[in-house]
Amino acid sequence: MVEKNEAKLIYVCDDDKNISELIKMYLENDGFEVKTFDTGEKLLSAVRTKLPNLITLDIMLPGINGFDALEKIRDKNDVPVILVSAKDNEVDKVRGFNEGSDDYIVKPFMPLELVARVKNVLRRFEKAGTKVERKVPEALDFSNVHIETSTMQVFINKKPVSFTNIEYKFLVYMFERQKEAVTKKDILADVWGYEEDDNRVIDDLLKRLRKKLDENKAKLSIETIWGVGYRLSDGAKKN
Amino acid sequence: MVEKNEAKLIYVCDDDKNISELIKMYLENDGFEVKTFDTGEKLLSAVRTKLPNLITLDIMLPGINGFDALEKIRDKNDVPVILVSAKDNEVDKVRGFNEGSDDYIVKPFMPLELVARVKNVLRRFEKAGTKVERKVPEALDFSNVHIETSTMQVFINKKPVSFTNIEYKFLVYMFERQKEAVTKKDILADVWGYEEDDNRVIDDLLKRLRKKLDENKAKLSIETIWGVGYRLSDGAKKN
DNA sequence: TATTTTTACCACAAATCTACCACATACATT
DNA sequence: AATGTATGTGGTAGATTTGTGGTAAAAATA
Repeated sequence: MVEKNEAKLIYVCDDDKNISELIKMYLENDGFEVKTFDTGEKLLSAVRTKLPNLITLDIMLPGINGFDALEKIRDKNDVPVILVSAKDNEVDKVRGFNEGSDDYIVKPFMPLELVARVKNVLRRFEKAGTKVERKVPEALDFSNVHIETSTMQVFINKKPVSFTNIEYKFLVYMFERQKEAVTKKDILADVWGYEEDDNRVIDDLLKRLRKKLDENKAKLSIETIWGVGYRLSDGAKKN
Repeated sequence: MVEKNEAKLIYVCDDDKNISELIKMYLENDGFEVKTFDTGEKLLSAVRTKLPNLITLDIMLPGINGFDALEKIRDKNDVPVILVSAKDNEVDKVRGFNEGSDDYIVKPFMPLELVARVKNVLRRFEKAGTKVERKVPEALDFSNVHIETSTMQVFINKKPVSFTNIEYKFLVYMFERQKEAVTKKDILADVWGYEEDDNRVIDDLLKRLRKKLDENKAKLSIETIWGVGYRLSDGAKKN
């Protein structure tokens, strides 16, 4: 079930321009649309802007390395990635697969081998029904606030409002629990990963979060349960 | 008796992406809708957002393990779970622990065997008339006072009334014992954690609690059993 | 690398809770 | 009724918890 109207988009990331151009040539010859990047940063930036159908990623890169780039990509997206490494090193292989790469190829390789692997991975993805899309297409709702977990977007009164990473994480955490009472200790453990609870980071976050919810006329409030924790509640903040 | 309108949703949790994708493929081939997760945390998050018809859960997972995840899931939901274990010797643990899981399967297994077990468990669930649903939050009732333990909220005549930590704790303690007589010593030990009983804190608490119940027209009173302790009682406080 | 954004930390203020004291009242026993 | 003990209650001080503005550190981004 290959789409014929639109060419599949592939991002190729390698600091060696000769290599990336070579790969590009071969892939384009097979009908793919290809964009090349010489650093992980540029790749990440492009991924944020538009998600490709597949990425080939060199491990040795100036600046952010391939593993870290892979992790960041996989953190938020479900897109097949083929790692490219300079050495045939078992450690790298194991690590690469654990981090979630879908295939692995060692330099020097024949361009046609890479093309074959690209096609193979794409086929596997299609067969498994894994569409290239943002993860977990579910939504969370509470009052007039709507969270699209697939795109990590929060809407208040249908209007998108931007939240920072932790703000978002905390909000999702509370939304998943709706009106439940949640202890500060649990929040620290689950949202921050802290074990000790001699910490004021939650108060700090809440300060910012409440302000933002307020400014955007969210009809909900994060109630304080004195000495315990917090709970989502209907209705705007009381004054 | 397969529903044709809507595919049954199955969550597959395994840290090995190859395995979860394999399972996914086979299950989808049988008409199920499948979502995969590589950590227990992600699974739990998804379960909170949307409850599936069945879950297959690997025991060995990074972060929270399968047993703990199972416990958390079962704590609040009625949903069939099939455990997957890597080693045969873990099966003993499964058996010992069993109560929670509806079935288990040992790796390596044939995909079709898992599919068969999935269908079997689903059939059993349907036959037993058990619906996949969230467990109703626990509530305590006495006269016109209603306590939601999940949200830590107290309602008097359907209206939320706020209680402090100890007030709440004490109220729950009494509600759990309904009209039983409870000694001061027990209260001190169970609510405060004190061993000695040369203490007037209870009287102090009761002063505040009775006032609050009174002000909010609760049709119950905390009767004093002279020289012994207290007991919940129907009807408003006598004057 | 430089710049911007995000997050954490600090210190002080405000809110809230809780225990204690003192005295009043109720109860049981004699 | 008198007495001693237990309980009720108002007031209050101290402790704890939370809110908040300012700022530094860290992280993300350009």
